[in-house]
Amino acid sequence: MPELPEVETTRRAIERFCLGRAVAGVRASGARMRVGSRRTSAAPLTGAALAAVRRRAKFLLLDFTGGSTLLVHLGMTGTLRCAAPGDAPRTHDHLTLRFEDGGALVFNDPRRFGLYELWPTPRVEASPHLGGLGPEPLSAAFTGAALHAASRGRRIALKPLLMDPSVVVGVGNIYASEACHRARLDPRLAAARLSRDGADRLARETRAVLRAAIRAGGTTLRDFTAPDGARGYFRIKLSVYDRAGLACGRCGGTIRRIVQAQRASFYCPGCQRR
DNA sequence: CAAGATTCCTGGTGGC
DNA sequence: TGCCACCAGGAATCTT
Repeated sequence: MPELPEVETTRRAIERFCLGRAVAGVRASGARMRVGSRRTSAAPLTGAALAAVRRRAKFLLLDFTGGSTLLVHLGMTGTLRCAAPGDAPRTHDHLTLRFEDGGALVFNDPRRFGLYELWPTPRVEASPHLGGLGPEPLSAAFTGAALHAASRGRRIALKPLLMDPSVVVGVGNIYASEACHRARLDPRLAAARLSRDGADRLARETRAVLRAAIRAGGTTLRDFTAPDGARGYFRIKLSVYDRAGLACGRCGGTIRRIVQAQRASFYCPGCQRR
């Protein structure tokens, strides 16, 4: 499920519920995670306390006292949950950081497209995973001008461009479709033909939809630690994603599903222009 | 170098 | 109900 808003929601929940807590024990499934990830042991975290929870793109950086950082990516199906004392383990739990009171921070990922790696804190930024990333969409560096510049000379279509992490990070398949719709831009538009005005709108609407989703995610922080382990992040009301055949809320046109770069895209032919 | 295709996995869904 | 094909929110690694 995780795109940037879900990762940010997770970051805030961990910060709220786990910050300052000391790790009493570590348990790993030993399963191989994402191709290209290093298999590392989190055992050295035993005795360390969670000192900070940072996010870069869709990565979470959990800084511990003692100088280690746990780098986590949720992939397509990963979750980090704050388990209460006595909560039963679940299938596909891959890393469990048990706290002294019996509670735990647990990384679970059925498809194993996610990863976790332990790094010395000063060197985690130099991880191959974090190199070559573009600006954060909610930072001042992500502007219409920057997006316009990044689109020059590109033969790729607009929507896959928005999902290119060297252009801007954190925009996944759902919010890429939503941002194009909000900006009234056809996802098939050749990036090189994006106007400066279109780039301004697209940058603005990308920020807006991500912010709205983070706000919505924030309302589910309570669920994050519910005793029944309620999961499933709040889903903001989507305008086009997964709405093929339904009416566009803006113009009444019929929303279409197409495939771009092997990924589903949704758009309204009535109000999104090339 | 850019861009498209394939690949890593499990689980949910819909058709028969 | 069971079986099976197909699809899924990511990103590394190939091929073209």
